Amino acid sequence: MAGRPREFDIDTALDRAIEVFFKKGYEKASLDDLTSAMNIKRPSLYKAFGNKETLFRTALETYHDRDLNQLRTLLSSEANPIKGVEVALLAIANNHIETKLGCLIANSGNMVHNDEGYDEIQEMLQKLIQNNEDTLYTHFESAKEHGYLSQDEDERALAQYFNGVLQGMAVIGRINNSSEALLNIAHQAIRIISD
Amino acid sequence: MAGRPREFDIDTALDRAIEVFFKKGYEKASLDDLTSAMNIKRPSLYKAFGNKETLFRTALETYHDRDLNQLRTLLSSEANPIKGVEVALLAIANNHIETKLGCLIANSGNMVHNDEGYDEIQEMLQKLIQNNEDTLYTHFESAKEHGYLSQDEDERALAQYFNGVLQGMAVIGRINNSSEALLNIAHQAIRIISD
DNA sequence: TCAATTATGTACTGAACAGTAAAGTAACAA
DNA sequence: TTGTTACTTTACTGTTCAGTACATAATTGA
Repeated sequence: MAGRPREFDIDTALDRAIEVFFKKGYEKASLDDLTSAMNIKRPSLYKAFGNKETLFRTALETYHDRDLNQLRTLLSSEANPIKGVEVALLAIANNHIETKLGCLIANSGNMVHNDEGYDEIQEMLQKLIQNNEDTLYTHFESAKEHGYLSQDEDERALAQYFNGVLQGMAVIGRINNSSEALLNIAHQAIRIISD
Repeated sequence: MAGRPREFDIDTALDRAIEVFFKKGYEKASLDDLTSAMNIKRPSLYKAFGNKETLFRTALETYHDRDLNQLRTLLSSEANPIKGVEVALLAIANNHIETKLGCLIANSGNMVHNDEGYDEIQEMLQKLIQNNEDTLYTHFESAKEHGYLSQDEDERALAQYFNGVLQGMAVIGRINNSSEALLNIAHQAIRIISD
């Protein structure tokens, strides 16, 4: 027997929560900040999302899913997978220029090694970073198979490198948002696989 | 007229504060955490450092001074300035592998755009990142002058790129501390200026 | 020895916080 | 229409936090 239905859309509420966590970070995002942005009251939030930490984990995962899908789409947007990397880096640079918020995962890095009960968040952050790397790895593996990448290249090293570059762009995009710097990072980074 | 002398060493106390801020971040570092690590009581901290925010700014500045000095030393540790960049990146990678803490500045990126009265910290973080870039710029400028770098290279773009790579290594060093990844980032990153 | 000054230790304050209890209310099924 | 379920509202709880008042201790200068 179904009771009273939820009066708010859980996905749009989650989107608002992501925004708040993005701007303020986990600690500084108070429940008043969250509930007012989500347009719901406190007990509704607890019913729907558990508590602040599980809400944050849900937000992290949703954010990351979108981010990873965007990355995959960009990487494979060109027939030439090397050109795809360039397209992806430039698009992500421009995205940072627009939002000025960096990356929710990179922003949350200070929650790692915190011995304050953030164990699950820590594991999740590590997993999400690894997913990014693995997506890049798969891309370079395929590029090599199809002859777009020299057999001398180490696709794992390339994946780790570009993953690092992406995190670096996120930090610059947040702290010192300079379109010149972000675009230069993207342009220089791809030189190692451009001829 | 001098009163009762301070019973603790202000520099070692500041070092302990840096450690706490590094591990926990600004928000999560409580005054109890700080005072117990610094081995002083609350009023002594306020007398010596003002308040939590000014203590953090002092910690940030001290950390950054050391960091920048280390970078300059590493960059100029070889006769060949290009080799110096390689030495610096590898040393910093190994440092991340040891500490697993990332970079205090990159870790504090989520305090930017926070509209919660972090204006001075925000400005400081931007300035410190810019100092890093300028140090790299000066290095590449000198390298070009001395014929170690092609005239076609844009030393500002190179500085911004390596600055980004350094921030990326800090994020990876904190969240997903993998020596393989960190060393691969360093090795791949310098390829653009290695022959 | 005493006054002036500065540090220290204890204990407190008010505010902000995450989470919840309790009562009211709206929508569903029978 | 009735019983049931589940959402909403309000107000509260206990805790943690940054910062401070006050008394005390240690130094210097006169």
